[in-house]
Amino acid sequence: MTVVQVAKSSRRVGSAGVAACEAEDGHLRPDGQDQYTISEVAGFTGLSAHTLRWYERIGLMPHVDRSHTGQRRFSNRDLDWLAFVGKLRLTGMPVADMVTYAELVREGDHTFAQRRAMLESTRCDVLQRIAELQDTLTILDHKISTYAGAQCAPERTA
Amino acid sequence: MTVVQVAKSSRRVGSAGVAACEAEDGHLRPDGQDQYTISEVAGFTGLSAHTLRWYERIGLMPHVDRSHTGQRRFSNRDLDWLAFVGKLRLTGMPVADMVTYAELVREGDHTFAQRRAMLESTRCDVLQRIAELQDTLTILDHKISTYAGAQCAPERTA
DNA sequence: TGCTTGCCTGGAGTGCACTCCAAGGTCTTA
DNA sequence: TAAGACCTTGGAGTGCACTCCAGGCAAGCA
Repeated sequence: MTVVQVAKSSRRVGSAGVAACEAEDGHLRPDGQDQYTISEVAGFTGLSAHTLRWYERIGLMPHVDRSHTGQRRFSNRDLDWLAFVGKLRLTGMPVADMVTYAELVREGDHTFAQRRAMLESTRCDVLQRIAELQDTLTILDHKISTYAGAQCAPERTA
Repeated sequence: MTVVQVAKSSRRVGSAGVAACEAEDGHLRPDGQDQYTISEVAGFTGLSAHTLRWYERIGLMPHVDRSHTGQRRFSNRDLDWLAFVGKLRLTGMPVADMVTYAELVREGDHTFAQRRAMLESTRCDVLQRIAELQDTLTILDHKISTYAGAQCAPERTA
C-alpha cells in the first residue's frame, strides 16, 4: 500500500510555483537570476545538498550545468523540475518511478503517452489516498470526541 | 533497475469496521467466533504473520492470548485494535509513536488527555496531508491535460 | 600566505518498517 | 502413526530514501 511518510523537515518544494513543466522554457525569477549554487537550491527546496547530488547521481535530475570549476549551477528550469519532483514525492511515488519518468522526459516527445499514463495512474493513487485519509479523519474525529466526552474537566467544550 | 513496486498486498485492515475503540468490549463476529490464528489475522488485516509477531514484540499489540500450547489466539478486540493501528499507519504516523499511544492505552484512563492530544496532532497532520494531495492533484491534472492536448491522436477527447 | 567557507567525489552508514531464516514444537488429516 | 501444514523464537537480512564521511579542490579575504 505504500504508506507514505513524507513529513518532517521544513519542506518548501512548492516555492518555485505551480508551473513545473519540464517542456516549458526556464522563465527567469523576478531578480533576473538564473544561476543557483547547490546550497541556495537546498534552501529553496528544503532538500539537503546531499540529496540534490544524490538525485543527480541516480538520474532524477536531468542535467545540471557546471561552473568553470565544476560546481553545480542550477537553473530556474531545474528548480521547476525539483518542484514537480517534490509534488510527485508527496504522492508517495517511489524514487525509482520518478527516475523512470525522468528518463521518459529525456527520451523526448514520443514518450508523451507513457508519461501521461504514469501521471494518470499516480492521479488515481492520490485520489485513493485522499479517500483513505478522509476515512481516517472520520475515525480520528470519533475517537477524539470520545476522549473529549470522557474527560471530566470541560476546559474546552467542543 | 526501475523497480516498479506500487501498492502491493490487498489491505483489508478496515474490514473490522469503524469501531476500533480500545475501550469498547470485544463484540463477536457474526459467526460468534472470538479466536483467530495468526494466519487468519494475517488474512483479515493484510499484514504478514511476521509483522503481527513483530507488532507484539515491539509493544504495538497490547497482549495476545495464547492457546495451551503457546500459539497466539487473537480476539475480536485485537482485530479492532489492528484496524485502528492500520488507520494510524495510513496517516503516516511512525510506528514508534503508535507504540507510545499503545503504552498510554495500557496505562489506563488517566492518560486520556495525552492520547487525545496525540490524536488531535495526528488529525492536523492528516488535514495538512489532504491539502497537499489536493494541491498535487491540481498539478497532475494540469500536466495530464497538457499531455492530452499534445497527443495528436484524439482517441479520447477528454 | 594562510584561513575559512563552500563545493566536489565515491562509498559507507543510518533509520525505518518490515521480512526472512533456522531449528524446533504442534495440529490435523489419512 | 506419519506426513505435512502451521506455529514458535531470536536474530539477521532487506529495501528504501536518504545522510554522512574522508579527502581534496577552489574562491574570497586579512
